Amino acid sequence: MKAAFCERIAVGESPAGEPDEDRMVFVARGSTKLVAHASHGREQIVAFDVVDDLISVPARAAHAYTLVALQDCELASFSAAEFLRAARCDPHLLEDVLRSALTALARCREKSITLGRKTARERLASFLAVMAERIGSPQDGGCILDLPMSRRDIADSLGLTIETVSRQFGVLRELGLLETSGRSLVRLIDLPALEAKAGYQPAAA
Amino acid sequence: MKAAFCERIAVGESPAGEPDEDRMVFVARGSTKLVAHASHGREQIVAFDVVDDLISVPARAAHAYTLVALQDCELASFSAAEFLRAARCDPHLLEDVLRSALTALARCREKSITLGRKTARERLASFLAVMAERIGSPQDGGCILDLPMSRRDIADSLGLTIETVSRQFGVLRELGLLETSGRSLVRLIDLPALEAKAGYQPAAA
DNA sequence: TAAGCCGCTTGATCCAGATCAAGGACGGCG
DNA sequence: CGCCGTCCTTGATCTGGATCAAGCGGCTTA
Repeated sequence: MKAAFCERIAVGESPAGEPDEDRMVFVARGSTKLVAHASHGREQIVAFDVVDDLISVPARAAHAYTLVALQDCELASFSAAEFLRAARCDPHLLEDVLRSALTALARCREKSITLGRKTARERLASFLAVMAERIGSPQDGGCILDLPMSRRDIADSLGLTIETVSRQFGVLRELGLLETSGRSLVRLIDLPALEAKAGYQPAAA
Repeated sequence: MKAAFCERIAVGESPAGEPDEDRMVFVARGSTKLVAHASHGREQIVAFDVVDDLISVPARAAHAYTLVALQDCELASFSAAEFLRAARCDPHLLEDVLRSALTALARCREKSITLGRKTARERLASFLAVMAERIGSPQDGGCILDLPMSRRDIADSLGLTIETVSRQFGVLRELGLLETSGRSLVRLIDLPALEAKAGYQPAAA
């Protein structure tokens, strides 16, 4: 993906583009949240994305979607229709796009399980386990996470309130599963134990 | 999609295939549910699919997925890896698959909003509005739905219990928004009013 | 067409997480 | 280095939907 197409987006800002058409956005640097807006100002974050991710941003329909930068970003944004037309001539590109769409779909389904059937504890544990895999730095047995999103973002992603997220951080801390330092640093001490708290299906079943 | 590849699947049954690899399944006849399994026997339905839909069924990971027939079906099931290898030579097929993946992704995100931020009332209204669009038969101003799924399936799809689903059907009935007849027939009397109850983002905002 | 099973409805109670309400502390800025 | 705004934490109370518990009624089978 050529840097020439990229635009710099500051924290909290969104890439330009008509909200009335589907868009494809490639993250060349930084990280983003894809926010869906429901009535009464309720917001649900449907995806976090980081460097090298390709994001499909739907046109406004029953709900409106906004892609927002969590950090200063470089993003390449295309109209989905144009993008597909161009990709048609390049089977390799088409296949890459398909793979990233299938990955996004798999992640979204995992999130559906979390939102539909899990307790607050399990939701936060799942979130941390997923983030560990995606942006964690391994560190003697555990894992260091420098979270680019706020407690509010985590809450909006997990379908909880910030108070509940904060309380569950407290519980996991007291269980000795993690330590926090400042607003964004989390040290996951016992990843297997955290995953056991995530309500994952036991491999045996 | 050639009928030669299809297998007949009876109600409640699943197509053959290793659960340890991603699969692609095309629905030639009937309708299906894609069920995700969490710990303690909790189930979340992540997608309903009908004729002509192409479903990506993920390999078992943190959660296991099962595709189950809601009615007698004809399904064509492929290993995703093989399928992609074959599609590589056919840009049109690749593009079709990409389109269906993006549609599934958009649906899954809509579901995430429903699961994360909506009340029981809004969830059922959203579900009915979506089903009306996908499988409803227009009928003098309203819409007739012949639901292929049980109340339990609806509950497992909306992250609710069957009792709550039943009660919310009762409420919508008393509000004059729908009538039910038998276990599967629903007549939506006032679709716009139903959508207003679905917690959709007002177009103005 | 009668019987019985299973899925649906309805009612009573309970509880996880929301809401309401203060503090506390991180980190940006002067 | 100290001030201040914002974000985070912690506590008290409230409530929507879960859970527990009976019936009821469509659909299937004989």
